[in-house]
Amino acid sequence: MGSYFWDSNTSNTSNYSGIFGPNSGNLGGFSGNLRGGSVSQSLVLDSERGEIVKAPARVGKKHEVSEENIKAALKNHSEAERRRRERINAHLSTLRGLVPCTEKMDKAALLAEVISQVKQLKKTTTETSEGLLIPMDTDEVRVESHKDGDGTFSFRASLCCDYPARTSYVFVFTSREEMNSDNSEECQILVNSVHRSLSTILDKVSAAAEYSPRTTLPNKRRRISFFDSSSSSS
Amino acid sequence: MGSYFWDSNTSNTSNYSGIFGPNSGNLGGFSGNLRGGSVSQSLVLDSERGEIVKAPARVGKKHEVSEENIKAALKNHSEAERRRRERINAHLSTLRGLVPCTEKMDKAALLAEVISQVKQLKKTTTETSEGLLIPMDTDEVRVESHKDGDGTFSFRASLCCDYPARTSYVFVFTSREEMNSDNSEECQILVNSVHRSLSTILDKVSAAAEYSPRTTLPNKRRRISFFDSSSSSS
DNA sequence: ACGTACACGTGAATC
DNA sequence: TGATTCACGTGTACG
Repeated sequence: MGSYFWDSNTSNTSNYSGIFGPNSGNLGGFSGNLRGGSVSQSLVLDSERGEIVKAPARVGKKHEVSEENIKAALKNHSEAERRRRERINAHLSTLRGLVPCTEKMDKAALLAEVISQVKQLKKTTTETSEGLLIPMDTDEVRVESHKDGDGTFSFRASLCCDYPARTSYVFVFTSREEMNSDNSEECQILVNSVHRSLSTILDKVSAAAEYSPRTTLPNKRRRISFFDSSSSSS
Repeated sequence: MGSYFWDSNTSNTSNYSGIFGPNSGNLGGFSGNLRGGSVSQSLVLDSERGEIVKAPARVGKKHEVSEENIKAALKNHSEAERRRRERINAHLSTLRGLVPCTEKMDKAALLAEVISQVKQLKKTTTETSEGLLIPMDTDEVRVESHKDGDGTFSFRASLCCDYPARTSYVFVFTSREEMNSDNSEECQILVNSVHRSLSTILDKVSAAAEYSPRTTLPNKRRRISFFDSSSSSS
């Protein structure tokens, strides 16, 4: 069951003619030629004898060339179909190597496990570091700094994106000790650097989400506006 | 090509008997009964006449019951096979809905896209939000500040938790302008406040992950140690 | 006209 | 032993 390419005798069809017998004549599938329609009617199967005879349509001159063409086309057809199956099974085998604990599963169970894996992987990627969810009305990076009442100092860096699900991440940094009030320019420097860093991170996350599949969101508003939000400092 | 369940006439096989003709008699596949082996030898095909005749083995009393059994088994077999195909195709359709831009792909291309998606999803989950992946051996919050070579100042706040999958989140804040070098105590204040804030956030995330389902991790090492890591400043 | 993709029914194998 | 899975060759539709 395990090996999908049985003994790698898939190079040609010579062995299968041996399986069904070289003269079993099971081109019987061609008897499915119902109502004798548009099948170029060169060969038909006499349903009482099971033999392939010439079609009574044409008295024409291409008799055995038609039969050889039929057999060649049939051989090409079966070989192409075998290649198609091999392609699909190779991908299935790759998926078996990719998803754990699927080595002994059949095809359907393997695919079920694959879709389960994809769903869970997507969930864990979208809920990455499940940030505090505070809805806002615009995409923005905002960094504010202000003095608290007791003389301590605090930053509030908020990052709002519309993917996934319009999530806001808010970081609040509060100093435990009070600062002298005459270094507002250094505070502004820190505010600007934090704003720039968060914008860069948001840029990368958005670029990564660009290749993420649609969940339930429409196509609009996928990109995020950078550097156009206020980095106000009170 | 698009609809995989053609016209949802897959409830039974009555229509297909119509397709191949009700009396086309294409049980010819049974002629593949090579060497008359262990196939319960009730029916064989005369290879010269292409007719199904009784097996010469038993003179016994189960003649037409054997033939009906054969036909019933064959019908059950084909129906079971059809159900198997439907199951597989249903999973494939689910995967089509799960992976974007695969609506018009054939099976092989769809599977190739699925394995590509799984690979990328796994990569992005392990490298969570492409935060620089720095494996650590303990859960910790670490905040470091140091001067760069050009006189600018940068913070490096790293947050390592064991859920999910021992991920490290690293934030690097870099100031664009240089600072005078005599305010190291204010830098220390900022470092401490950032460390405290990240520890608080990690606490909340951990509490939220408490109710999140386990993926493949054992139960050990779910809580995170706070305030015991170094907040060093160079 | 020819290749490609899919569903189908079948024989063999496994449990 | 009956049920289930798989590879196979084939018919059919489409570009």
